[in-house]
Amino acid sequence: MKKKISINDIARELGISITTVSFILNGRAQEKRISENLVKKVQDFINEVDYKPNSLARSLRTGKTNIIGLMVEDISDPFFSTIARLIEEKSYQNGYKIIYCSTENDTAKTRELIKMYSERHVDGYIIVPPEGIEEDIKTLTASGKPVVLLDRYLPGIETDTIVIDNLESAYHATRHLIDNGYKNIAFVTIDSLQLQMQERLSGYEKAMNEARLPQYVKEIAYNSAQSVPQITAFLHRKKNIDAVFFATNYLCVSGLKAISGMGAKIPQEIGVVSFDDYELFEMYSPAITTVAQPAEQIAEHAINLLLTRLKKNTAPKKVERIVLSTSFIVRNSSIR
Amino acid sequence: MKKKISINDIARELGISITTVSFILNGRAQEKRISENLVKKVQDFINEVDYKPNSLARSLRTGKTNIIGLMVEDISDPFFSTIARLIEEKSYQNGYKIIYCSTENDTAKTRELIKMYSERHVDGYIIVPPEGIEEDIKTLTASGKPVVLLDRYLPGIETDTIVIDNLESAYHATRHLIDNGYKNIAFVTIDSLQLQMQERLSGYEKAMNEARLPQYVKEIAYNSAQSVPQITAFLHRKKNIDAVFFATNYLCVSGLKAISGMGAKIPQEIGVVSFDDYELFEMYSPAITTVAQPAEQIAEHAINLLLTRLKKNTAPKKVERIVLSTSFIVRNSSIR
DNA sequence: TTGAAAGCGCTACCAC
DNA sequence: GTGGTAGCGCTTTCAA
Repeated sequence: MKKKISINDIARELGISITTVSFILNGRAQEKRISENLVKKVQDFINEVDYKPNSLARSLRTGKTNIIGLMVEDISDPFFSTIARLIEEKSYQNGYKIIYCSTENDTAKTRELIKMYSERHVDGYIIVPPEGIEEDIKTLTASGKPVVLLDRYLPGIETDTIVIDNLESAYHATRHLIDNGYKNIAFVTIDSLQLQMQERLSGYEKAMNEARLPQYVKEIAYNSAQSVPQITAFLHRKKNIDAVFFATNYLCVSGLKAISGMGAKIPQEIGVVSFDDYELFEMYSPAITTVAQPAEQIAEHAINLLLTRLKKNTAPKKVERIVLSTSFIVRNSSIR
Repeated sequence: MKKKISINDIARELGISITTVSFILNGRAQEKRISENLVKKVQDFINEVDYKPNSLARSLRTGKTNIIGLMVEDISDPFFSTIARLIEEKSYQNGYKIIYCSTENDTAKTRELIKMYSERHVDGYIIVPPEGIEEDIKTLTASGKPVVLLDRYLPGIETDTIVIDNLESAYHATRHLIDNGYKNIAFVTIDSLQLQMQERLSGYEKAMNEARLPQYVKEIAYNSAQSVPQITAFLHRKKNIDAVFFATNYLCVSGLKAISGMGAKIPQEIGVVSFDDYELFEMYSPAITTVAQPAEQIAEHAINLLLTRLKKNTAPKKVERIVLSTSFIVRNSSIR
């Protein structure tokens, strides 16, 4: 149980004041015109004893923790974990640490987590917001902490947001199925009022309307253990469906289980396209056509936006809303 | 930018001393025989203004943060993310928060992360240790912080450890292939001195020796972008191989890509078994036989052990070494 | 029963 | 150029 060394010990040991040590520690030696000699002596000593300033004390004093709180829907989802990884890397380079967690799209849990982050005094937030969290986000921004929202646009919230072009992407994917000769195309989504899901639906509807094709929309409860049987039942009921467009990757995974359980052949008997790419989709037989989100760009924009706000704590001038495009990856599940 | 309320404000507002408030806050009202009246008054006020003690100040004073640092190999790996989820849940119930990160099996990165956690004053650690981290772990335990090691046994380190029975599990999996008529069974592993990998190899060797079958061991560099071509080349070179046992799930994923690229049929031309279960393996065609680790049990033991150490900071009496069994999930990839 | 005050380690203002 | 010191918000000892 070795005792931690403090700035006091250093000052005493070297026979100087803690003020001087503090200045040197914070790179203000030049500014304060401390002699090179002294600076070197202090630095050497610090290296020698491997002194690390106590971050708690520093944060208590400065009111800054250099920690960014990142909240995604599910950290084990490859899409979100990629984003987390990229954000983390960039943050480190700028002297910020990341602490992250999964909201599981649960409003109450998210509220808890925001409270916890706020108690831990994180300097800024990057959040993939679940439904119904608007007020909490407002409280946060009102308290002066910068917040960047990802993946979902929250109407009425004045804060930086990064989303993808959901309507256009869904329209494109649906068109692709239509162009490949599918006529009875279903859209399987979650029972959510989230705007991005609404937009994906609109994209589907737009394409189907334009082609004057019948629409089949099935909503599955989020996080339902019953999603496989629900999708199976749906496909059984609507026997004429010849293609399915899944609004999220986990819905598609359930859908593939359902389709496989029914013994239907992809893509001959049923075409499949999914939102969000995934290693599984690449390796599945047949490989699944997907709408891939630009994870790198999303992460890049998110952290840049937040760091900008963090640096200059000026008034948050103009709120940014960035809309990114997706890429459409055609594989075998949608071509016949 | 609303101002944070402090214990001072409360004391002043209520015309009492901060000591009293502090006692009530920490549930020591009874012990200190503070009148019920006063307690109620303070509590009501606290609720009313939604006061939260400043955790930084508290930690600075007490030297405890109520944070546990969790370091796994890769948080986006389903095995590790399951464990993380379970540990997190249990910690919360006991008043501890988790911060987690991925080591990517990189010793230098892990060292950095340990340093960072230590600077953040986490109270305890749960670590999946990469190779070469022994000294850092020793420093950690020497500093009096409890450490629980997962997944890998580190020789010479006196701290609680939770592992699975790698040798027995690998032996069992290899036997299964032999029993199903495979004769030229390869073992594909990573070029690591990690004990658990050595044990998996030993299990394979033991089974092959017993059956007097030839051994084919291929080591792939960890994190190699070249793993698919390497496995392809290996299988091309040893044309008589009729089954492969992969030592980790990501090696198996690369292996499946290689096998599929070669146009070999599983399980007729080549049998496949993998360590670590994975949704992809369940959905692959054919479904892949796997050795599944008991994630729940691992998480349960880890957090229990750590919490025990954390509660009673008595001398760490006897070090615990827990060895858990795996379950073997037979699917179509290994039966012909 | 309650309160005063020291001190956790650090930063930053002000003085010399 | 360098040092003294107040104070961030809290816990805890000791005194009343």
